[in-house]
Amino acid sequence: MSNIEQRILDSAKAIFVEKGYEGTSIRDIATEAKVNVAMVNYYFRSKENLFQQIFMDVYGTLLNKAIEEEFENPTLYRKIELLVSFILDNVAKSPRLPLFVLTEINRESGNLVNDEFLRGIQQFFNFFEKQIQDEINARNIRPINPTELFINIVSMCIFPFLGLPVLERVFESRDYDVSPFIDARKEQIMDFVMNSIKIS
Amino acid sequence: MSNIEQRILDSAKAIFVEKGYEGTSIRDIATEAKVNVAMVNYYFRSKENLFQQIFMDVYGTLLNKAIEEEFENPTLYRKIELLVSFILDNVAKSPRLPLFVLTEINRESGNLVNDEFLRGIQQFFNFFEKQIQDEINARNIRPINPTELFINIVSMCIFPFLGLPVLERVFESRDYDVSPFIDARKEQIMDFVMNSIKIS
DNA sequence: GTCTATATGGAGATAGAC
DNA sequence: GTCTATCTCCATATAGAC
Repeated sequence: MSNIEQRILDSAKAIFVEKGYEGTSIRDIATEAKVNVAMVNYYFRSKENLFQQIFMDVYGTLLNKAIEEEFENPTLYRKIELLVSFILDNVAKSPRLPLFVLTEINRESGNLVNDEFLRGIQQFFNFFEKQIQDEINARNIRPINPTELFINIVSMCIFPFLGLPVLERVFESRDYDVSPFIDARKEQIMDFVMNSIKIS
Repeated sequence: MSNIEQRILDSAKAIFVEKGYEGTSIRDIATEAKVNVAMVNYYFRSKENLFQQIFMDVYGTLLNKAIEEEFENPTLYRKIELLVSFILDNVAKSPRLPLFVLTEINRESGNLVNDEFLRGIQQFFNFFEKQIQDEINARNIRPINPTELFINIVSMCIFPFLGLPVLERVFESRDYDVSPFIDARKEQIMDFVMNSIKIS
């Protein structure tokens, strides 16, 4: 891949993620990549096409990372901890990604959510579900719908980052600092979840 | 307020919430309101100004509803249930609102998150925090950081709606239907939360 | 492959008649 | 207040020279 092509991809990714599809112009992308506007269309035919490539790349990368994780670990605690860490680590690295993905998934052109992406999540969830069901059968945790548990965990990991601008300003006048909140978030979620699912 | 002015406001609100600021044109708004483009600028001076009015209205309304709620109720369970119901009911009524608000709050023009809005949330949270602290002191629930609890509850209520297009397609091939999920969500969250905070 | 120049369309906004 | 017509700008995209 040529130097220019790569520079365009890098710039496009940064700006699309930052401003969304509508908020981004190929002029901004070209300027940021230090190339000329015609180059963007030469390599990628159209803005829409360029965006598709970026989007597939963004969640294709996430998905591959998720599948490569090793979840065949001994304890239930460790399994859940791996899930929580995986999400939190990736979101902390690119806090704007969740909002970007959610926004683009909600743009009507439904073909964006491609089958490969969905199969990845399904595969991931099927494995998680089996682990949870085993723990319930072994009476290590209370009976709980694995789907709900999965959704609860994902919600608590991702949502605080979406609302960060609000959280920062709501709690800034209090004894509350945001960066330690993020650092401590993993422990807090583990604590909350394990307390909820244990047999009492 | 004139008929035309009101029609513009209604159309603008629907389209802005649906497509976001960048994705909306005043031509679309005018067409939807069955008025001509010049009328939009005559009544609202600019697209930006119209948007500001819509945005303030949207969350001003939410805020007023929240403050009017009666949270001085007897049991802890009922207090939390009121919070959960309030969020879920409002989100179910306008599922696109959370993504809209989050997107616009993250658009750099930070002045959108106005002080009135923040004070409202703070006031709401301060009250919630005090209730939780009292319950902890009375040893009715285990010690837990009220801020974390608040964030956890809000996350579990709102996030599933943001990810609904993904959830629908991830679970459609399974024994899982989305509308009962939403209906049952309140119970599930209550269950999850109460199990987590009770003294074991 | 890379550039300049330009075609084409759509956006926000306004002038000016009625 | 309401309309038509139009200004100006900026977007995507491409033609064509080198």
